[in-house]
Amino acid sequence: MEYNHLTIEKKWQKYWADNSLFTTNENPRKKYYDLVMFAYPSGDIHMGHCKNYVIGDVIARYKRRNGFDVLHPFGWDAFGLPAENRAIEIGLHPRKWTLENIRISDESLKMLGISYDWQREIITCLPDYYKWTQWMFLLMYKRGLAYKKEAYVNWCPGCQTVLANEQVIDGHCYRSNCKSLIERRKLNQWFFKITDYAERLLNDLDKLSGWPERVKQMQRNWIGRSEGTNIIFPVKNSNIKLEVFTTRADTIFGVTFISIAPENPLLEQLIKGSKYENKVRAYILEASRKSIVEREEKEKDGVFTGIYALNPINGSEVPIFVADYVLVEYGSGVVMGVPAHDTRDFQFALKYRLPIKVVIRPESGDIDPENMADAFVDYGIMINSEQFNGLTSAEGIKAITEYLQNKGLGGRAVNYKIKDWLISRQRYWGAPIPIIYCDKCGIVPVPEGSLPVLLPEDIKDYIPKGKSPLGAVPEFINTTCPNCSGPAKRDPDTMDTFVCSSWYFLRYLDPKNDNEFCSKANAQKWLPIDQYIGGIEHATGHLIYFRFFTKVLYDAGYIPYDEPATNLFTQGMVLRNGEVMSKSKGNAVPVGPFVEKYGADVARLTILFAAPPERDMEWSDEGVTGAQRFIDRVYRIVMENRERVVNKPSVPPQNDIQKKLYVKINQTIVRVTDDLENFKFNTAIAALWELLNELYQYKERDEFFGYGIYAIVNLLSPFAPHLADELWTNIGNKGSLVSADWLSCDSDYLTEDKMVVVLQVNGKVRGHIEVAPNTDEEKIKSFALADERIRRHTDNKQIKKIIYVPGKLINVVI
RNA sequence: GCCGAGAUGGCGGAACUGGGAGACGCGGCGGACUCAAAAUCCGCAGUGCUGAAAGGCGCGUGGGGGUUCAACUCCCCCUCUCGGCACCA
Repeated sequence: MEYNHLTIEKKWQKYWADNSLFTTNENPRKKYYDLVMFAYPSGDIHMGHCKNYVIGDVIARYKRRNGFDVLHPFGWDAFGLPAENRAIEIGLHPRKWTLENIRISDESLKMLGISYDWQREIITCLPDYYKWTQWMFLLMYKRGLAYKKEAYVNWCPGCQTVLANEQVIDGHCYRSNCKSLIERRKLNQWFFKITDYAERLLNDLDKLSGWPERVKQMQRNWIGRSEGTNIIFPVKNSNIKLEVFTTRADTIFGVTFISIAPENPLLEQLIKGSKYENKVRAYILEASRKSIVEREEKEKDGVFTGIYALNPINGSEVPIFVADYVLVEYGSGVVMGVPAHDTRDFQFALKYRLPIKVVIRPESGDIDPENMADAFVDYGIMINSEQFNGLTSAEGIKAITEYLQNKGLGGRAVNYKIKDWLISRQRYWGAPIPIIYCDKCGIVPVPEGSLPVLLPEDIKDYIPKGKSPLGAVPEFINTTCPNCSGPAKRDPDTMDTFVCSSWYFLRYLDPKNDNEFCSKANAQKWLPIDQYIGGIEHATGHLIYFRFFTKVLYDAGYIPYDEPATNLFTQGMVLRNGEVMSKSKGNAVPVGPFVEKYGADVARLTILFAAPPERDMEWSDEGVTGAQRFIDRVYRIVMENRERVVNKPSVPPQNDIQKKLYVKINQTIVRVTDDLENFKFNTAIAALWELLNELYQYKERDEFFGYGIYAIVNLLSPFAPHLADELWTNIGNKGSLVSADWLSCDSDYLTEDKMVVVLQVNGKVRGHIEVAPNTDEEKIKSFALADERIRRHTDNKQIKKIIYVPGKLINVVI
């Protein structure tokens, strides 16, 4: 009896669609929002993409069967560089290319039998979606969270656009087929003020008990909160004051120089007319030409400004340097140099022969200032620090900070590594920034009623040249001021696609709403996301951004929760031949041909069984063989015995053989259920496989056998839904398992009547005995001591004690 | 440098809260069916020694120490792999 996946899978996909089984209940009683990260339409989808969707689908199908009203939507993150670059390569409009890919990919997902509510599909590059992306921008603007500033930004020469900090990895472009060395450019760009939310984004991580610790830790690192002290160093013979941030106020007596970032705006007035003005300007220019990576890799250097600052604690004069290892965007862009207690300052001091003054000694021992090989950076005891001598570092930090604060020369400060989110992109394929520049009125937001600002489709040249292509489209760029009706120009940039993806989960709740991004009623109904599933690579990008958006929308009163997702699951990647599956590497297994050859259920089982879902998995042909064999075996045994299936045994087991099978069935129900609750799909399938093997061994064709068949079919539906439904009707049921109640176990039969007790001597297994479940301890001990296998090791030895673990084992210690 | 995760047969992986290591699968070997092969079904299998066999004894979860009657699991040290952060003052 052959399982014909082609006709059977198509048949059930049609049945599910015709009967709207995945259509979301508009008025959920017991809601469950199951969300997989939406996708980039990057060409034909392959098995590497599918793991995410298969995991999400298992959950959706399992939850439906447990009485939940499941919202399980899908959509496309359709704007952005990859689509645009591909389109340029093959000379097709990005819109055409994108929509065509979406069409093909939708087909692939449908072939896999993923149970999406397709009526809620969203596509971010369509005006009815990006209208609301633009609305989000305006909301940020209204709330003072979108601002434009001239700043040093990351410029990707490959993509010919600026990038957000989150999109720079080790100084290179984050896009895997770009990876260009990032340059620094000073440009006037739009930012979202995510730093205003740094504290909440950090603190609220503690609320997210359903998120992996790893992701939370990565976000903590990324936000990078650092507590310390701000200290004001007045400049000698000037009224300029330099503020520095330090976490080591206890080392203030060891300051022997000050360094300023070359980009620091204070420099201009500081050096004007100074002795070394020209040298300093040359250094600044040189620094500006270097990439971030170059600046990091070279030896630390700088140039003396000829100016001195005064240490506020003791008035000592210290030289001011310009040095490009100081980051303008962190702290105040000025640091105090303490060579004795900071590795970088130490190197710098050696190079420029600056004094090294030891002010902290180890708790035990001393430091010889003459023979220091490197800085002493640990906490210790303050020395050479006047009235503060003898304090520990921790005490000293507190004392110095208080001292400075009382004198108005500084105070406590907190700094974050996270930077404001640069969202302008000099590219065509994105949502236009809804801002108008008027000579008279300045920056004017597009009125909400005029949204969307349509992205012109008819554009001759969208190839990036470092300037926004939209700037060269007169019909787009020229407009009138909404305020004064005078001539004005639109912002030529588009938004980072991560803006589009920061709020998409809300649009699914109300995808056709023309008046709001989502009605308050629907937000109330469905939020928060009960289970979010996606790749770990989004830990410090999307997963921070969408939390940020959620908080802003919450603050503005649009949604009732300030965290978007209760539970997060990060799935591992699919590898093939040791490398991430991808079309460009040539190791991709495309969905369409695979499903035609083997079937969707084989694909699903292969993915689910190979490894725990959170771990990377190697796609192997052997895994496919196993999945295929499993399906054939199930199909065969069910079809051959379909007349004998019962949905419940009519009598209790009559003998040990029946009881053994019945217990196994009940145990399997429990195991599969527990495993589904805990994302352990590989062991859930293993449990089903064990039961299947047991049924193959079972010789009688009684009710218990029939019930075993029933159980396998029933429990299989989240994993292999087509096969399960096909067999479900073949064993005499109507319709589909999609919304049938999940199978529950008979808890009276979860264990057998006898228990096996392991016999150990000194912790080594020497045998087992079978006893009745309620045998008391003394009896078991006497059985054990009488056992030949034990006696062999205990004869002529002294027994020290006997340990009995109830129902488990007995250990004789000699 | 800091933070995090991990290392188990030939391979993917299992093992509750410290209690029989290696479930389940793949591959392998043997058998049945077949003229034969494939498919299927049944069986074997961590490894060394020993035994005709049943079995017995030892060794075994990256390495070394420790706690314990008992350690893949807990503690200390080390090696390696992967991931994140990193000139952050």
